[in-house]
Amino acid sequence: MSEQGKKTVANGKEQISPEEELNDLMLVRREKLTELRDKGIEPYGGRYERTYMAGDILANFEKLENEHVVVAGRIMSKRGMGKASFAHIQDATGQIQIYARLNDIGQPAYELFGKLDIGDIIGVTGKVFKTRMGEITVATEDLKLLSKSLRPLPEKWHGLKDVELRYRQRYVDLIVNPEVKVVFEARSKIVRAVRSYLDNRGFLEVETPMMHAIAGGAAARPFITYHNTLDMKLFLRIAPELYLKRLIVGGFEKVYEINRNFRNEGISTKHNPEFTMLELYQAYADYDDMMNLTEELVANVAFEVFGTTKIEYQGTQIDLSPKWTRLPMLDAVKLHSGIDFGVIKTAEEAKNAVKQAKIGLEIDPAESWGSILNKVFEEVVEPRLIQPTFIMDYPVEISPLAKRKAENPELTYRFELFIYGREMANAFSELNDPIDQKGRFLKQVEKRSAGDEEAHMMDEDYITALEYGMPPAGGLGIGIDRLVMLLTNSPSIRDVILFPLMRPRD
RNA sequence: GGGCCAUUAGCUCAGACGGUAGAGCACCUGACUUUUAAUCAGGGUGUCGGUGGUUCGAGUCCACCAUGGCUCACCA
Repeated sequence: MSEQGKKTVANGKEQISPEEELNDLMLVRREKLTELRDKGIEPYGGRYERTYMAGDILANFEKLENEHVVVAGRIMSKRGMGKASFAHIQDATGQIQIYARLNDIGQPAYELFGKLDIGDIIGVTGKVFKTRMGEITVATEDLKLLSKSLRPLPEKWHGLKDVELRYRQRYVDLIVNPEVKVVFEARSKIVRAVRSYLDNRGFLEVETPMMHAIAGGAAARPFITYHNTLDMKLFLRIAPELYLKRLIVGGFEKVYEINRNFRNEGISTKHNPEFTMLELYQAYADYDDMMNLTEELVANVAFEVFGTTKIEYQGTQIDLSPKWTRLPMLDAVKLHSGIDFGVIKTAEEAKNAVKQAKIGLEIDPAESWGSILNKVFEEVVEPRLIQPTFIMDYPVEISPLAKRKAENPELTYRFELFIYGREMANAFSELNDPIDQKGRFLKQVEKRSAGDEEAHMMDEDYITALEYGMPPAGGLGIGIDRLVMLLTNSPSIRDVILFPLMRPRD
């Protein structure tokens, strides 16, 4: 592609080595920069005191007509008409037109205005008026260049469409595609609403380590890093779960953390290697409480940020108003596949039943009853869960941190939330029996040594913590990026992450 | 990692059959004192993602590579 990012400027003078090429558009801007300096105009200004934002002037024209205002922003378009010119400048609130007339500002200022490029950042003092065509405009009285732009912006009409460039150069995307900003503003509001919901209910926000000696709390391949002076391998965390539960042991009864997790796995429209997770734990609660909390939290956030709990995602109406369907996994699988895992007791029977059901599913010979059940579920049920649905009671083999059901120890008090066929939340009544927990870890360790890189690691200190006694507790994890995707109608996780991971160029 | 698709000017995109690369915006020169996708007159600014190959001749055909998108696998 282009030679972007290769130019250097030192001591205000251009230092372009021979192999580096500036295209004509950029050369012209460098020349203008030199010209400005020669005239004694500093192209990179400092503090500039504004009196109004563009949006405020547009919203309060009646009050501000004929008033003097000071605005600042980036030039987004420019129309010269000889001895008068128009431009639009853009600040955080939007765009406003400015008007400059030779007679009003004099020869030197008008010449400067003429030299300005789209992309330059300027400050303007002037009087608010409405043009003949009815557009609210600032008639320039004084003009100051605040930052000279040396690169051309993308086209004013089509904006920047190349998705690769949009993600790599998000700053350009944000300048020229106003709808992108709206999504990230919404993301911020959503996260704020989540926090305020939890804060109002007595939850304490905490921060636990991102660098773990043992990557626990989830089944995933971790990123590995290294600490020099300790001479030790560290993992970027795949989940904060085990630390948060240590805090429950310690006597905090309601805690949460909203922060990044890192998983060394595939990248897709639903996966970024680093993603934001909400995890919360509540002592003396269980997974029923977590279901109530989840639906109330999500519905409240939607209402607070968007004023409604009925949303549209990619053309599908989704109703987030509580109560949501609660369906045991066994019932869901029976309903959609006809296979009744309630009467199937062994992996062997399960394999045969899957074969007979002809759902086109390949089952590995080594798979257990529980993982076969989960496979069938994912294949047959998951894609159909469009409206918010809690799927309850996951098999114990795939839920090593969840409490067993009293009436069926092969299942756990665990649920996952699905919306639009996607997993949005995962929660359970936490396993607080240290001996059972140790056994579960040992099973995971076996799987690990059998080559399963995603199996949990043994965490002795976590067992120790449980041995001190952890109150019964409910725990919940919600993928914030996916929640934001849903609420902002974004098709890709990259649309809700400002700087998604990309392979470096060159 | 597999499959499919894409990559042409700063941006958005055209380029049947292989014949020496185009448009709009942006930019440059000039005109224009309420324009607004301003207008009018002139100007094409390019390693056609890269490297090889086929061919008299490659943006176009072939191979490999790079980056990205979608999708499958894995996961949240």
